[in-house]
Amino acid sequence: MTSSEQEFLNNYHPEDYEKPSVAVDLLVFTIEEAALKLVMIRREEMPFQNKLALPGVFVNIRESLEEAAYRGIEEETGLTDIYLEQLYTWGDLERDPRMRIISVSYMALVPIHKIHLSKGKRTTQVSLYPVEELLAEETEIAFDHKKMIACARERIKNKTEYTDVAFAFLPEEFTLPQLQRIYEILLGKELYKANFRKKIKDLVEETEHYTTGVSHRPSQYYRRKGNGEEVGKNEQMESISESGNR
Amino acid sequence: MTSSEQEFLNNYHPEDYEKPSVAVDLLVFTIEEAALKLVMIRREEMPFQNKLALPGVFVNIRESLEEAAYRGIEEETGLTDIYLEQLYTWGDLERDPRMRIISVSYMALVPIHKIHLSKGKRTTQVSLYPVEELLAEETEIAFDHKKMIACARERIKNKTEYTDVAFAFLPEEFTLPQLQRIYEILLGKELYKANFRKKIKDLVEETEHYTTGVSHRPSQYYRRKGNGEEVGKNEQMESISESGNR
DNA sequence: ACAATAGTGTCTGTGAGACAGTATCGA
DNA sequence: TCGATACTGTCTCACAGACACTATTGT
Repeated sequence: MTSSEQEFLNNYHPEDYEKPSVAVDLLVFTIEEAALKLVMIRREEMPFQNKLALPGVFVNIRESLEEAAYRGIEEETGLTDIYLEQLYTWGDLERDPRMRIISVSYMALVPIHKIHLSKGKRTTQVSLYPVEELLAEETEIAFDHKKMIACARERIKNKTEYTDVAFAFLPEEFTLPQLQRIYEILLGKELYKANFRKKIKDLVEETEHYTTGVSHRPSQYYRRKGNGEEVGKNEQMESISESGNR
Repeated sequence: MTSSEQEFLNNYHPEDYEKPSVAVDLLVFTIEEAALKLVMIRREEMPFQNKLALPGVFVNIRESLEEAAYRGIEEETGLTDIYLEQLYTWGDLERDPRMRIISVSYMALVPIHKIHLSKGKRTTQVSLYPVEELLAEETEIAFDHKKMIACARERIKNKTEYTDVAFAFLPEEFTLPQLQRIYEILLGKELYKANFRKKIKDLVEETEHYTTGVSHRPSQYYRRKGNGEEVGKNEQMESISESGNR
């Protein structure tokens, strides 16, 4: 802050100035039926009435951005304890026709078995939609949320290549074919079994369990190898360095 | 936004609620004397009096975040037309002891020959400091700005590995030893000449010029090969996907 | 036996890393 | 000629990609 801002601040009374509102918009991703899906709500009011939009909440003066994001996700979906990551902050003037809102987008990655949309406190229509559909040319999405979705989709793809994010979509124990399917969906391309296994072999460890009742060779269950930190807890500013489109 | 937020919004009058203030904090990087340096100001007021801080401005209700960032950078340093990228948004409650401020950090990468700190409109003490020093354990920095610096430093390192950001620190024409030096400073390690050249050969094209007056073999000047878009213009949400710590 | 999926062995090409060698200037 | 830096050729090793092969279940 410059010294003139400093002076400004010393005589500063919030009431005197018009401030933008600050919100968080939430991108809760999961994988269901071999598709990457997103929690969306159907808007009931103008503007963008009946259009799909991302869930979001305003940031309370007494909560951090991350707290607001967790609160919003719990209110909409009942989820707690999940992988959460800040993505980008959207501040264009015309993002919302009613008023100036600056919105910080957060992305959550959740295994489908943890999602019970009915558990949210809200009565709004909340459901899962395939990201592919949401991004389609002809699909209309409220506000600048389509851009947010495109942005998050890209980010997931990139992070899949150099981190463990894929595990966030699976339960504790999983088979390698399951894991590979997750990677394929996130990357949008098929992988070779043998090569895939070589690549991730250090990230997982065997269990004693096998799939049963399948009419072919059963598959062994694995779990993540305890390489220190878990996927599922936010790490500060993690989005940053990293990240970047290639 | 949920329908209940929708209702909320319909009865919403800004005066009724306390909103956080929104600012942008600016990380203007350059390379000088074989060191990565940052434009910092010396605070003249409490809190953090006499401590170093990042330059920053409040976001006006009628300007976008990016516009605010460009405005701030021009006011402090006189720079215009530069590489700019959003990094992260900091929203903890206690970031500023005086009031709730949410701050969006932006990073600019500038060749040293373009920087003339005197050209800023502000009278504040503005100068360049080596990032190494700023990040040192014993250096005190105002607010949470040290975290911002650490974060940006990491991001630059990562982006250097898979993008062209290094070019942002150089003039139009440059020699390959110069370019290599930039990479070495950004990555924090020495590189092998031959390997480096193999890696970047597709990114550059020769010019006719050579260095002169050096008491050893002269070095040929190169320029960036016109691979479409330039480094120096912001690309939307570029920070996101990619990015990420490894 | 066969369909179906799980899981493994191995060849090949590419590219990073390491190092040794040659080139061209001023003094 | 020498010191200094620019620039190039090439070996090695690790790893991604591609493909062929073996293994184990239910019917």
